[in-house]
Amino acid sequence: MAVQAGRTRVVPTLAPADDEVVARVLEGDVALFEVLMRRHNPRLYRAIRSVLRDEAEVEDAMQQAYLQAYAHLGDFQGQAAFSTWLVRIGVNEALMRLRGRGRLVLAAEPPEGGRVGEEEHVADPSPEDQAATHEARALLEQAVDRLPLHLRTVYVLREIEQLSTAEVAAALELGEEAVKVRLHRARLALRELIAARVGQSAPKAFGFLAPRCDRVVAAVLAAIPARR
DNA sequence: AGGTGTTATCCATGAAACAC
DNA sequence: GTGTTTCATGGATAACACCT
Repeated sequence: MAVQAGRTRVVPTLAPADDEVVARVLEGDVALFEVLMRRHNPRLYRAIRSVLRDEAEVEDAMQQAYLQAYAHLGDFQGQAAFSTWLVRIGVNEALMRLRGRGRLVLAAEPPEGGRVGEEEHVADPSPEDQAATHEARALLEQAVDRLPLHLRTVYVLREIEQLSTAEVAAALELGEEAVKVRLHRARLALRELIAARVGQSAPKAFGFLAPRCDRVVAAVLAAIPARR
């Protein structure tokens, strides 16, 4: 993934594959872990955000997930994609936080303000399109927030994050059939709320922005030396 | 009874093989 | 090279079974 230019350090386009980066980190090139974090920040954010709806807690969970991933990097077998492995850690971390606070049965209300993400500047062709896109995204995000946890997680990973059925199944430790059914039921539920505009706005929902990216990366990098 | 997962079936799509 | 047929794969959906 390319990174928002300007405010975020740019990871080279022809960056090494995840497996290679992991190997080099394990060989002692700890700084390269930043490459992995910046590469997978948006996906991890969306995965955790699908479970936790408090933005501050999402960042905490992301940092904890990265630290766990770093600590157990040697356990990564390379059988699944690194991103799948990371998402599984993140989702488990998020679910653990929910269980730890007795909040596994979620309330239906959206988070404060009902708006996800932060101010974002996407160059749309026209003000009309921009307004329509913004409205559709807000509608979608609010609707997704109202889905039950198990449906929301599958929907975010599959539809928004564009993971394959197999990857979602692996990340959530489910059967592929269960993923398909949950996705189908999530769509049915969403259809009642938002109808036609969902499809066009899904890929842009829950944008992971540069300031948050920098914040998470900095916190994790600061914590890693302290653990050695 | 309602929620959830499993199974079976159908459909769409893409790749490979083949004939022309 | 092009068009077609066949096959494999993945996704969507309905029906059913199981569990609480």
